[in-house]
Amino acid sequence: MNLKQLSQLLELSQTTISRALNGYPEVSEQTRLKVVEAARKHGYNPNSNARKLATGRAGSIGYVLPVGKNVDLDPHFVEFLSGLGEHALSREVDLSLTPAPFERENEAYRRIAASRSVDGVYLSSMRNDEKRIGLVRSLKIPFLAHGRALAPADGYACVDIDNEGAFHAATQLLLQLGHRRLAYINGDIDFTFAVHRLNGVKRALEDYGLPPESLQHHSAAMNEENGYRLAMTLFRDKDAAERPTGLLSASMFVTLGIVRALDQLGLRMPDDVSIITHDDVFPFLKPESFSVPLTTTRSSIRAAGARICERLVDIISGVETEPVQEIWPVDLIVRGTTGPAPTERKRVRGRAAEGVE
Amino acid sequence: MNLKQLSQLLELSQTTISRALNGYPEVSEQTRLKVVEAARKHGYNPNSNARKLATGRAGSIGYVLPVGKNVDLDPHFVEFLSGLGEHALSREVDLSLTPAPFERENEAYRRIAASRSVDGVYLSSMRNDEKRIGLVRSLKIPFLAHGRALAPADGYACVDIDNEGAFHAATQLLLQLGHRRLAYINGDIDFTFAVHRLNGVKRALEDYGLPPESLQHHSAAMNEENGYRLAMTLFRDKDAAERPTGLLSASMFVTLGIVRALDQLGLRMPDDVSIITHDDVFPFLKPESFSVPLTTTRSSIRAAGARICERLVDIISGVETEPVQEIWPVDLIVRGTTGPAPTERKRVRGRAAEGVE
DNA sequence: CCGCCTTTCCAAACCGCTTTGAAAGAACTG
DNA sequence: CAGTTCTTTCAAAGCGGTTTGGAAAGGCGG
Repeated sequence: MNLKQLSQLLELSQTTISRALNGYPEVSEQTRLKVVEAARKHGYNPNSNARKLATGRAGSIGYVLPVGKNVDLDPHFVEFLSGLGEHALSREVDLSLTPAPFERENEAYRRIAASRSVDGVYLSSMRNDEKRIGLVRSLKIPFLAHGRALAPADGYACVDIDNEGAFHAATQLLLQLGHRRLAYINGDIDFTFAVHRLNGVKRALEDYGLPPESLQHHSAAMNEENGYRLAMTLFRDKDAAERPTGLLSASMFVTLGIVRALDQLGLRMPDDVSIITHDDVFPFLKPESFSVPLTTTRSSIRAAGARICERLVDIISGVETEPVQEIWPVDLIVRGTTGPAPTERKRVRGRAAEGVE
Repeated sequence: MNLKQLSQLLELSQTTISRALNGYPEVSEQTRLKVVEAARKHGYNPNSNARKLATGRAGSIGYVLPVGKNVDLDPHFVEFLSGLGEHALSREVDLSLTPAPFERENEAYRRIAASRSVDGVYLSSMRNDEKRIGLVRSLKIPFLAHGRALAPADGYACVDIDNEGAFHAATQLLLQLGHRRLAYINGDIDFTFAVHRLNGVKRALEDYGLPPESLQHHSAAMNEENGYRLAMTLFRDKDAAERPTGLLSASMFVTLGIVRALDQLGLRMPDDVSIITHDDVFPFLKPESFSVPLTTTRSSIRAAGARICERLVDIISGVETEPVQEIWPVDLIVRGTTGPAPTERKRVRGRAAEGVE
């Protein structure tokens, strides 16, 4: 059933039907009712491709999905997607995923732009050497970034969390609790969020007048394995006087590994080590779901997804004109994995005190 | 740059250009080269909406994404998607996600069908009261199911793993190791995979002539919390003679919770409890990433995603005509969490032997 | 040189919708 | 009652491709 058939059936022009269904005012309430009723009854739905062609609007937002043998979509993405989808629903837009290997990303964006298959795109997992912003801008695709590039915000729209602030606060807490030897198991430092977080940690150390050596920093993909491996290198065969007492973790998956390592080494939280983890709020793995409930910096990645969809739709429809940089504050939630640093006495017993202080 | 402009530029008709670019034979190799070159140079890409309208093909496969306040996309989905995307790339198809609340799913499929926005859909998370198969079939949308409905396969195409066989083998292993009191923390029993798995477990018990009471069965969404909670009800305040010694787990997330509970209760794997977990192969959480490496039934959900994309494309293009039901075998991989059942002596010490045997 | 067959290209129809510009009729104005 | 304005409807022109049914040009045998 298409428009033409329906129009013949009702003995009305296609114009009138189209207008009646799309809520234009130039049609009497009486005919509108008749049309709507008939459309429902005969199961008429406009062909989306024809409509897209005619209006120039695609009614969907796009994302270039990085794929490849060694690119893993991580669980963060699905949470994000979940939020995005939730909002997309209310605005009646679809999501279009264009798979592309990382090295041919540009090509994918070009194709998207040229083929006009989506109205706008969102960019995520911003990298330090981010080139996508310039690209999509030159392609004139409306876009919204999840996260920020490193360079000072030169007027593109984004939603990000205050990664620096979050890790500054977390580090500050550890320092206030007396910890002086810290470690941070960070995510892949190629991504800006990891850089921002590291900056926050460093700034807190500076605030306290501590030298850079008081921090051991490791950067790797955020998963259990790396958490375990790096925690092992940090704590194994180290005595109490030299190993870190305060530990920051970039993700709960990393912390799963950290906890396993600490268990194995017989180290306890928070007596031997205090830990603060960033929590993106997964429904399937919660900070309370650990042997000791995790102290976390918390920010729902799902909420970010919903918000990004909302704003992207606004940007596309022209409601949002000025590119705003929206930075969300992050909560610091103290649970069980943080406590006062082990006392000096304990430490001295292990080896002559040589810690920085 | 559109077709018309390009045709004027080259002083050729739109027909010729279109044919040259789409590889039709009725155009000389010489002109084809000229056209292709010019198209590349001027960055011409056919407008995808116009092409879709003209050909009737959408060039994308669809999925109705369940969303809503209490519907969580789980990490299984993203792994699946990752595999799908990987293959979609090689076939140059996009993925279109249509968000819809569970209770209005039907409407979403109808809209997809009427608007012809995708060439086919895949269905996943098959439920016991599955009505989508009938629906999409009546809507004449080509489809492929990930998983099976309960009813005997009445000729629809699907890819599934041998859930029953997997859990039959797992249960059998536990029984061979001498375990006689078993428990299974299953996924939501509304889904067919959970039913199939339970069937496998029961069949193994029957093979051994054990009564149904030898199995404690719990069903809940597969996450850490439920794993912890249900393990607690299974093991807390139970003495060695009554608690289960063999445990089956539906997912590694559940097992995270189980392990936490066991740790807390001072029970050890495999000395006090043997565990077999189903592993969907997540890159971010591996069976080796547990204090004791998990014995698992393994099947890559990502590989299933790739295969489903492959077959769905074939179905759409008419290469695959007969609906085949493709059932993958599942590996049983023995690692550290399985061992002989605790000896009778130990158990008797706790309480008068009343176990079924 | 002519008719016939290929090869190569084209004009025009078509996909199914939106939107413009105009027209018919009703309602109002003076 | 003629003139003006509003309301309601329509025919036709897009949107940007693909595809059909020829037609012109070139090659060939007779």
